[in-house]
Amino acid sequence: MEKSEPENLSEIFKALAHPIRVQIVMGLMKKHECNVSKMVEGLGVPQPTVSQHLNILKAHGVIEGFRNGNQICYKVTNEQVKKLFKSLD
Amino acid sequence: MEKSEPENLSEIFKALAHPIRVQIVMGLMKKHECNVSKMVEGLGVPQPTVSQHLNILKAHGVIEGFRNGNQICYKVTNEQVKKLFKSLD
DNA sequence: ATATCATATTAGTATATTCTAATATACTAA
DNA sequence: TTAGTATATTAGAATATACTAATATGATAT
Repeated sequence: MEKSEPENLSEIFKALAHPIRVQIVMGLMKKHECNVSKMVEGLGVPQPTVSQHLNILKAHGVIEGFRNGNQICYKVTNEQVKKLFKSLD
Repeated sequence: MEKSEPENLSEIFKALAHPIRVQIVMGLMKKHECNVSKMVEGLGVPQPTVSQHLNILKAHGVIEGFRNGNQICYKVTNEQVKKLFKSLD
């Protein structure tokens, strides 16, 4: 599983190729974790839209979600993505 | 022109969201510059396909091309993109 | 068991991307 | 000025992505 192969990198970039997903990841980098309702509130877009974008990020291995009772808490778990965003500060 | 706004970042990621474009940029990071024929040869894809991908990278401000007689030499000119790729080493 | 809150999924349409094939443009050399 | 090399552009079909609206699932509290 070569992490820096073009195929893998382009998949990561594809996962991040939408302003809402960038906002989600930037928010998670700053706050460490966040549940869906707060994201919906902060982003000002419909809940299904947020869920769909979370699903794309999850499917590409960028984030993971952990259920916490009623709600689900997401974190950035991909180290390459963390490096990418830190490099942009 | 806030460079780290979600809109701008997602545009950069969109520009990089294809394996051929990642290969082009990785190649340019390594060799500093390259003309189209060499890319076509190295990538093993048709010349118009390469030109189209170069055009997308150029349109997103990732690369610039400089004519050199018969041929056109491309370089990565976007500093954020350079940082991104260096962070992945 | 039912109602409620939090989140996910589905279906359908609109839009964007990608590839291939064909053609056009720009420069160089003879 | 003609031929050849290097690169760009266009058109069209196939595929992928994104949004909206509606509905479903899962957990909690009563």
